[in-house]
Amino acid sequence: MTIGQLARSVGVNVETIRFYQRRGLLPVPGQGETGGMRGSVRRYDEAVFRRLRFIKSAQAAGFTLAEIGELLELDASTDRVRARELADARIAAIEKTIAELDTARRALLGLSRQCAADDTTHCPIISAFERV
Amino acid sequence: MTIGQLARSVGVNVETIRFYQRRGLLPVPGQGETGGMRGSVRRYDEAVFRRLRFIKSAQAAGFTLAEIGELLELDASTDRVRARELADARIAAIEKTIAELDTARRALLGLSRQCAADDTTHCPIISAFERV
DNA sequence: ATAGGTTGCGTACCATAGTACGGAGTCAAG
DNA sequence: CTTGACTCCGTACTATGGTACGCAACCTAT
Repeated sequence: MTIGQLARSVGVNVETIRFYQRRGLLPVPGQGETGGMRGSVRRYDEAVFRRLRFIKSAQAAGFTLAEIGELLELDASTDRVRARELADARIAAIEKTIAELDTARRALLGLSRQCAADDTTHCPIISAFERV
Repeated sequence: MTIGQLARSVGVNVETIRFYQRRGLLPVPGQGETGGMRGSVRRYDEAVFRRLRFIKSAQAAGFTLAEIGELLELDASTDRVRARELADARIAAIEKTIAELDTARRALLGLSRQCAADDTTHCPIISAFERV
């Protein structure tokens, strides 16, 4: 398929694919080996499609492009330890973020309820941040 | 206090204060009214200190600087409805983010466990993203 | 009075993850 | 065989939230 078809099939922008190519996350067909091109238009196969979906799902799990780059470099058969390290680090980071967000959520919820319940006093939301 | 003392007291960089001033989030002492300066060095009072802490705590609750700017513009006595709207929108956004993160966390946790438990197969972490 | 540590100010730069644009070339259909 | 859509490529720009840098002026302690 062409770059446009690949982009549509995964639901990303053509420019995003080119961006990933520049970042070294996706191969550029016809660089080095022969084939991968028809005339001067590059053709993308299943492998690139899967790699692009890999990137998108890893990204959905919160990995940065740099981390995804490292995951992609890993040899699936030998670098399991490192893959697990990356996954575990990600899990820890996610848990930390969730805890922080939950604290903020509780605080805001309390303020919003207070604000709704009693409009005789100074707005608790505005004053809360002022005196924390 | 001077800008450096203010920065240290809140735990931010001097440059960050200047950045907030440029963004209109913090006042620049001695702009317009008289006073607020000693010689040509600007002096910061309690009000600025509290405003800066407001920014930092609202930020910790996930508000963007643009939203914080709006909160700061609100008149505490009359704009309670808008303040509550902002807070409620933030709560909803936080809940959505938490749900997404939790999904990712569960998925990664399962993969990591699988990877640790069985090293005879292809690394589940690497292959997971490949076939999602 | 002079050295060293701020300030003030403007401008430039950083990371992250893309998006947009312009021009030339190419491909498929009518 | 021309038209219109798509591709290639490089460069530039976007948003977000800051950091860094350099120079002049200033302020404080010795």
